Amino acid sequence: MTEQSFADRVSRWYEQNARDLPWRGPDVSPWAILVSEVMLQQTPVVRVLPVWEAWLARWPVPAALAAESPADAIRMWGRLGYPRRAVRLHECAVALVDRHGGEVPDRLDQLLALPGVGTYTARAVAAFAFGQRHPVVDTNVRRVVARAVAGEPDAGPTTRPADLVATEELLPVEPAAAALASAAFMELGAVVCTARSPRCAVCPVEPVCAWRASGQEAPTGPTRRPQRYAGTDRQVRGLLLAVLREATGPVPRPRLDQVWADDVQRSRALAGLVTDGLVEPAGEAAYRLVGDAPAPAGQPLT
DNA sequence: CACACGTGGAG
DNA sequence: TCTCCAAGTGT
Repeated sequence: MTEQSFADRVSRWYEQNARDLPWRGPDVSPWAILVSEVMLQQTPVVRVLPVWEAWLARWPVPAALAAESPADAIRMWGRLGYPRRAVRLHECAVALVDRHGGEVPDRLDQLLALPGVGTYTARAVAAFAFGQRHPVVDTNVRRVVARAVAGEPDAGPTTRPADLVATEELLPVEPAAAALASAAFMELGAVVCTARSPRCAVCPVEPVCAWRASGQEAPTGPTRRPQRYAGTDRQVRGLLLAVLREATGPVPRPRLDQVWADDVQRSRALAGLVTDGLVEPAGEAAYRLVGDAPAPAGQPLT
């Protein structure tokens, strides 16, 4: 079993079984693909779908988003989670206008320099939008390679340079075929070689899987630290932002104070939102989403 | 390198 | 209920 035929097996399976996701269409712009990649960071496909559609309908090109305020981006982001991504995507649109004539660049180094675009996203855009040959390594790919190639139950907690090398060695030489293989690896990890209950019975590489061959030792519990949520600053930030998102402008401090009893923690969370560019002071005792409209003249804040 | 950073659905 | 986790990035 050569590396090449591994990619071939997965690619052929992908061509027959890939989900019909809108950002995979033939006429999807690099900008639309970039938006999808950012939204999909740590976020399930089903939740991204409607937001992606609405986002691209309103901002079909980077310049359209760049011309509006971060507040609009934060609202459009809805409840996707990690709303800093919305701010970064807005910053990214501004950068695209400023530095790249409003276009998404096709060079990896230029993509990496964009706000919110890291190792994964830069390579995903270079491969899926421009057909270049780069290893595209996300959590799905790392799991597939760890199991099928290395014979381990799971991948390590973070992406390391070695992961990129190992994945690159699996890619076909021809760029378009490599990009297809990358999409196929990700899809396999997403729907077949899943974290908890892998569906080995329908896996196209089951016959050559090193993990299966070695007895398929069970995954050794959670690789990551338990990610607590209740009672954290994260939860408080979420509550504060929900109020600001649904308001139409500045929100008086007293209304924000209602979302969480602990003064110290609430203040810390609000300060964090300001630091992160999501929220800004509006007047003496009010806050609003960054760039949001001021309070209507003569209208008391309530 | 560890940690912060949202949200909601499945098992 | 409660845990796990879903196409990561920035500090």
